[in-house]
Amino acid sequence: LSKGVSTVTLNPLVRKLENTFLLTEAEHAAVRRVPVRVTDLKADQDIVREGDRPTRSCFVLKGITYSYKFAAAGKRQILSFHIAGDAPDLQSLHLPVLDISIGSITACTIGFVEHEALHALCASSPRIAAALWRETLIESAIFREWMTSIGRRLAYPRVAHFLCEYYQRMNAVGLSDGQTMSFPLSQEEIGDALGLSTVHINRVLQALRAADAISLKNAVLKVLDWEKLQEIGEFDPTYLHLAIKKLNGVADPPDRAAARS
Amino acid sequence: LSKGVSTVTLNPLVRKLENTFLLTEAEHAAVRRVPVRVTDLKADQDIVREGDRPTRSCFVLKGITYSYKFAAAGKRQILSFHIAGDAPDLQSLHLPVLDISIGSITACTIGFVEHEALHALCASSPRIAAALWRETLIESAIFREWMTSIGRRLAYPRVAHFLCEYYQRMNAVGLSDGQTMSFPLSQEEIGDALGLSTVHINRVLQALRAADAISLKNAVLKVLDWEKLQEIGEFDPTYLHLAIKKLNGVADPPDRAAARS
DNA sequence: CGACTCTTTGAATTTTGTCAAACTGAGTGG
DNA sequence: CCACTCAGTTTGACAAAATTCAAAGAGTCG
Repeated sequence: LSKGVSTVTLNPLVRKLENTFLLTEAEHAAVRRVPVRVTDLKADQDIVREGDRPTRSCFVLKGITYSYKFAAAGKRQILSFHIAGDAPDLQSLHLPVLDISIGSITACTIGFVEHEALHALCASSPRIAAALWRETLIESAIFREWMTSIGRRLAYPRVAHFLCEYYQRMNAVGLSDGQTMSFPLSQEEIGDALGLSTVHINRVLQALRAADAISLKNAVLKVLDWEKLQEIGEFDPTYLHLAIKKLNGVADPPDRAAARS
Repeated sequence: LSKGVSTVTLNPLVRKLENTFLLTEAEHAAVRRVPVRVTDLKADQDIVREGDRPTRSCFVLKGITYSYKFAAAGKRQILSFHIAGDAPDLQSLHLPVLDISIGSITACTIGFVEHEALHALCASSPRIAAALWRETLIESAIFREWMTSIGRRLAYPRVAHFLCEYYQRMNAVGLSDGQTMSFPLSQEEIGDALGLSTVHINRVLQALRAADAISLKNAVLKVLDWEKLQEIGEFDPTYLHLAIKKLNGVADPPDRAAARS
């Protein structure tokens, strides 16, 4: 575990916040002034645990983390995966007791920021406060879509839908070349995220490969037929609330144009 | 549809916000100053729909509403039920396009507040802003628990868990006498919320009645054996982030005590 | 009463899970 | 460099959970 304090490490987060509107110079400066403790983690390590009362929040700078809970009988439900720019436990800023555990899937670089500093940042800039609030609301929208998937989609569209979401999110932060991307999740982890058994995930993935929709090998996912994958997965990306710009080159949303003038 | 503008109608919301900390006189005044358009709705009516771009948020003052989405094949997933004090679409304050529809289960009284007024309220009082943010975070925590239920619990504990949550939430806002409460949800609605078929809900409810855990008839739910129901439902209320005081008469949480002195 | 929605019941079917074992590929230590 | 380990993937056979379909009963409201 190497640790250090840096002032320019929240760049992935800043880039993400600016999906909504450009930050002013002053706001940039305020974010840069926030003390961040950067930590490298190995794969498969817990960062925080259910029941903890953290005094800081973490930001994923590199790698993939996930949040999870256990139901009785030791069955694990994975609630989300986090990639660069995500803030897996921002909630702890306002909810003292954590209701989830967070761990690393891959080796990760995590930035820790004290709640105190985040509260001060929010007080100093209502727009940053709104942007952070907004991030938690998008996470919430993703939960809703997962609930719909787990509750009302059969295994085949369910897995396809998940892969669509993964692809879109990786794309949005520049971690995909438009077709190929790192996919370090085991079939057990996919199953625990989608409420399915490992064996069934295996069979469904084979079906998706047989349909020439994807290839997935050695932790590398290729989206071979994006149209088909979306169709199988009944996928409509509205719920991700991504900046339109990133997806199809359409003009800036109003907020962004306003921030410029 | 009767409509009107009132200044003291957000009381159920205020009572709920004060679960965390007492509002100051000035904050009370600020909330009282917010223009609220009060509307009565019949049962089974949509309030807003997926894809809408609302300019106001709604607050449930009386009755029960629910939010939902459709998966392909016309299958509906219910994502949450809202009771007095809940704000079903606060998210629209920061996410322009709604990713859910919201409708009434029973006849309802709804208070509508323009986003503009809410933004102003948040700007005027960071504590109120935090309290509203917190409400959306609690909703998020409930989503997580539902995901766990739908993904990893069998039907029997799943339904029991849901009833536990319902009981706790009704209790927390004084809509239960500790055992009996209104329960106007149809078995189809329960099924759509828990990712189960109506027929299966029916059979599970019979099992819960046979276990003498509950009685449920004519839209009245009685919790006959709370200990047993919790056990069957693998229920741990932490995720609801309720004020302790409401649950077992323990001393005030620190925030509340602090706000007094 | 009659229309309607909601609940209940039974039987057959589908989807998914469980168990157990074989296979694969990437390290690891002798 | 080669067995060896170990985690992850794949396969097959069987079992369990839940769905679907169809129809009958109950309760409610005009």
